[in-house]
Amino acid sequence: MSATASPHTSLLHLPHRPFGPRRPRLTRLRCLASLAPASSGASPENEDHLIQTLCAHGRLARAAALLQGLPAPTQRTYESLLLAAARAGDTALAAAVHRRLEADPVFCSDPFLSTRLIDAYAALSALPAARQVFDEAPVKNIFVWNAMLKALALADHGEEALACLSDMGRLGVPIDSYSYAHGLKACIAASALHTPASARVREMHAHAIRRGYGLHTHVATTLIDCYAKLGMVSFAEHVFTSMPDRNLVSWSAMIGCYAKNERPGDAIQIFQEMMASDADLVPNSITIVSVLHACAGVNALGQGKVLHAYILRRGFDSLVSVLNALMAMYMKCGCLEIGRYIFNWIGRRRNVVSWNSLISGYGMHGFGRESIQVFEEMIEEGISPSIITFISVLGACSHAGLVEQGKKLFESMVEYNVTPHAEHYACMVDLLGRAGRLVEAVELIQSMRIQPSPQVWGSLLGACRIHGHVEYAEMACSHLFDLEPRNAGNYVLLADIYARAKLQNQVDVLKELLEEHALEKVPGYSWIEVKKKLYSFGSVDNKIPQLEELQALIGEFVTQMKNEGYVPDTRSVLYDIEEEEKERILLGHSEKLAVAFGLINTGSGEVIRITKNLRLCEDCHSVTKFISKFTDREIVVRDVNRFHHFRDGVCSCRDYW
DNA sequence: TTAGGGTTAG
Repeated sequence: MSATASPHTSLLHLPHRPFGPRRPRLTRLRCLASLAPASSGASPENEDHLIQTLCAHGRLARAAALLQGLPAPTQRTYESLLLAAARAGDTALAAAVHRRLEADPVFCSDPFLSTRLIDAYAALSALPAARQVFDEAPVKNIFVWNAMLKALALADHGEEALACLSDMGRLGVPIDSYSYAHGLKACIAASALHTPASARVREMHAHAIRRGYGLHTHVATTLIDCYAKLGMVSFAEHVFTSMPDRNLVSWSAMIGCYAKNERPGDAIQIFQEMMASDADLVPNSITIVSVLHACAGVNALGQGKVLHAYILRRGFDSLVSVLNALMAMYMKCGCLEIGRYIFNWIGRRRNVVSWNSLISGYGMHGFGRESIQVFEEMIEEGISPSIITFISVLGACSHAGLVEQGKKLFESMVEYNVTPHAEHYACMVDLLGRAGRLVEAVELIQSMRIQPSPQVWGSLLGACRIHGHVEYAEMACSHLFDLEPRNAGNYVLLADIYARAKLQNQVDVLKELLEEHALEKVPGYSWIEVKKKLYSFGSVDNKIPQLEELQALIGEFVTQMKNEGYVPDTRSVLYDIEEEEKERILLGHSEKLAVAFGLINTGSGEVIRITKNLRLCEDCHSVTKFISKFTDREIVVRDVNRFHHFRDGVCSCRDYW
């Protein structure tokens, strides 16, 4: 574990500034209350005003009682009550106002109040009631239609929302930018096998272009978000670059698009472009959270620290969401202790996300017992664990090989009213499988009441690779090839298992399958950040800086290691080639190049931090252990699953990963 | 009157 960066000390001293709407002063309420007690013959104007003030203070029972006696409530009074009911989650009050409205000759057909009623019912998750208001509304203007559309789209009733939109078209209701924005969300929510969401979004995009809304700021921003969610990054980029007016939200959506789609480097770059393009574009907390997420994604600690300073300067450290993201960034960049420090600093404001971050932080660094301890502290504090809490703590047990503790936690889930999802089973199969308890892992899969997800079978396959179990690997693949036929990784893993079992014929069959279906293995990449600049290394990349120098250095280490009895572990090289050639391929693995680059370009006391997009291979693991001892350098490698802290020839994972 | 972007896992 390491913590070379020291957090800004003013983190401790900045005052906590609560955010949120200001409430009216209570003295005004008391004043009004004394003016117009419910029992006296106060004027209706005053009572109207009093109800509104009571609503603003959340005193809904009294406001509702007053409404009963009021002969002619104003539009504003109805609105206040509906907004307050939605805010307080009081469905009964919304229904009471609804009944009163129906009997009101002045407002019973007011479209403004129909809109508010639909909004309120939607916020209260009372969709049938919202639908009823809509169906019975005598006057349906564009606001009423859009409110219904929004209610359906946000409640994930995609098909119904799209039907609503086509009704609008059929009845000649003009479709505006709001309709498009909600309609696009509905496309994502509407999942149908025969019509994929991507086709629907593209169709609605084309429709918006035809009606002149394609470049409207809000519509285009929603388009970026939709394409981001569908993984269609180039479509999002196209919309973004064609927009005539981009505001902070448009930029943030594009940053989020890259961050969500595993292109954190681009997310950071576009954030920097935004900062350079217009002084009026001032990032807000949402922008910051997205960029922190991206920094965490590429292990860009230097960039993350720049953001940390920015957060302190602008007072964003009063927001728990920002601090949670900051803490996660530090832990994902290898600085577990700073993460813990920020968690402590959040103090009593911490929420379930803060706890989950810390639990998974310990887990990914291999500190299973600490992770469980944090989980127990969380329970003691009365926080209800979520689905993610259990994924985090079970994952931690898996990384540390804590089988019995993991089983106990898994069984305890029902006590906390958390139903095991496929993800939890995947963690358990991983935990049992890694520990070599493959039979138990298979029995667990067979006992599942829900359909095993690809992750569940993938965990089993991974375990089979570690323990060389061909039969179960074939079983896992018979499901995986069905569930995700285009995932080359599964074919490669099985080929690897066959190769280790010396079943070269089977390896060749799989390679042919890969070629036949034009499936490509995800190439291995490693990153390193030196002086706040990211350098990436691919094993098939010719544009690597200082390549010859790096190769020479790695060669020297390997020669030295061979003198001490090291034999290169060429099992990860699947090609049927000479052993010598396999060794040459191993020398070019991206993580070795990145480590060598770090050795040459950083100061002698500095920790070398590498990120790898795949699992660390056995040979690189051995070589890195040796380099850490030989050069007396601490090397932290984050692979796709976890952290490896190399120091003095030993890895923190104790060769269990 | 309405709207657009974010936090924790594997």
